[in-house]
Amino acid sequence: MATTPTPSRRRADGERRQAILEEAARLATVEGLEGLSIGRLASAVGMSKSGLYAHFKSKLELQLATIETADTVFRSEVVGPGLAAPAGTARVLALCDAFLSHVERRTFPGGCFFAAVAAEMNVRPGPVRDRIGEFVGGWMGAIEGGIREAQSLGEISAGADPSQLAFETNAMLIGANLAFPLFGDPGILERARVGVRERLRGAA
Amino acid sequence: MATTPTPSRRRADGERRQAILEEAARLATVEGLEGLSIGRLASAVGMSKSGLYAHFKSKLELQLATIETADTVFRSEVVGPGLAAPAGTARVLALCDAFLSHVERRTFPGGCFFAAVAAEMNVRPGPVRDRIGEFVGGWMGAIEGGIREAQSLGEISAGADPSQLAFETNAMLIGANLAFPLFGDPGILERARVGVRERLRGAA
DNA sequence: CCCTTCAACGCACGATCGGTCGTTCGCCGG
DNA sequence: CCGGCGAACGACCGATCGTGCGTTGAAGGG
Repeated sequence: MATTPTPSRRRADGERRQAILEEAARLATVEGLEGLSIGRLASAVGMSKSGLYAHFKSKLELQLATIETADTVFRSEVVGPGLAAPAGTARVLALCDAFLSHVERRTFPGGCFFAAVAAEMNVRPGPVRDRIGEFVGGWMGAIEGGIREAQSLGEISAGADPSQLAFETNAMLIGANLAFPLFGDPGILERARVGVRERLRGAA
Repeated sequence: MATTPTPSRRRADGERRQAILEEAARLATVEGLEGLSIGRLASAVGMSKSGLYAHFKSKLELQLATIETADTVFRSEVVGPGLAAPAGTARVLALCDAFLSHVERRTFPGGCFFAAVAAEMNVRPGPVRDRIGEFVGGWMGAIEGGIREAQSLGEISAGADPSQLAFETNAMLIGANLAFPLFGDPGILERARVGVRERLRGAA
C-alpha cells in the first residue's frame, strides 16, 4: 500500500475520464473527430464544458485519448473474440464475424470507429491521422497473420499472396460497414460474410 | 431565340455558381459536407461570404447542389469512360479502372466524393443522406448491370449472384479508396485491380 | 439617357466554437 | 479540527459559424 495512492471512492482515478472518453468514441462515429465539440460532449456526459475540459490539455489530446479508448474497445469486442478461435482459416473467419457483429450490434453507433475516423482524417495530416494509420496497419496485419497461419496449416494454398488476400478481406468488411448503416439492410453484412468465406475457400 | 433569355456575357448564367459548386465538391472531400463552411468556400473561390451565399437559399441547398455537381463530375470522369468499353466483363473492368484512376488522379482531393460523404452522413438522416443513398444505389446498379450483361454473354457463370458479385467488386474499390490516401501507396490501387480481375475470372 | 436588373458587397445578428480564467466545495491526511 | 488538493463550476475571451439586410455598380433594354 506504499505506492498505491488511495484506493478510496474519492479517487475515482480516471473513472470519470474514462466515461468521457467512451462517450467521445461513440459520438465521434456520428459527428466525426473534428465535428465532435467539447460542449456537445460535455452535455452528453452531463457536466460543464470547463469541468470536462479540465481532464485534457487540448482538443488534440482529447482526440488522441479517444482513439486509444476506441482501440481498447475494439480489442475487447472484436480482436479478442476473434483470436479465441483456433488458428487457421477458422480464426480469420472469426475475426471477420466479430467485426461484422460489432457493426451490427452498434458497439459504436456509426459503425466501425476506425473506418469512420480514417475516412474523415485520411487527407488531414497530423498526429491523429498517424495514429489511425498505425491502428489500421495493425488490424490488417492481424488478418494477414491469420492467413499466413492458415497457409502454414495447409488450409490456404502456399501460392496465394497473404497481403492481397488480407486487402480483399478487409475491403469486404469496410464495404459492409459503409453500406449497412446507409441502407439499414442486415443482408449487406451477410454479403460480406459470404464473400470472405468463399474467397478463402477459393484460395484453399 | 425566343425562350433563350440573354446570350450575352453579362449573363454568366450560373457559370459562377457552377465554379463555386465544383470547388465545394472538391473541398467537401477534405472538410466534409458539414465541415465545409460558407466562409472557407467563399475565400477559396475569391469572393465574399454574402456574395457567394446569394446563390443559395440555405446551406442545405448548397449541399444538395454540391452533390448534383459531384454526380455530374463522376459521370463524366468515371461512368462515361467505363461505359465506353464493350459490354460484358470488359465493361465492368473498365468501370473499375476508371474509378481507381479518378482516385489516383485526385479528381477530388480526398478520393471518391461519394465514399467520403457517405461515410460522413450515413448515420445522419435527412435529404442529404437520402440523395447519397440514391447515388450509391445507382452506382451499384451500374456494376450489377454490367455483370448481368457479362452473364448473358456467357463470360460469367449463370449460377453466380450478380448482386453479391457487385457488392464484392464495389467493396474492393471502396477499400482501395480508403486506404490509398491514408498510406499514399499506389500499390493499394493495384491490389484492387487484381482483386476485381481475379474475382470476375473466378466467376467465369 | 434613364431605368431596371442583378451579382456582389460590407456589415451585423445570435449562436457556438476551442480555450482560460477565478472560485467553490467536498474529501482526505495530518 | 484544519489545511490543502483537485474536481467541477460559471463566466468570459476572440474567432467563426450560418444567415439575413441594405447598398453599390456595371450592364442591357426602352
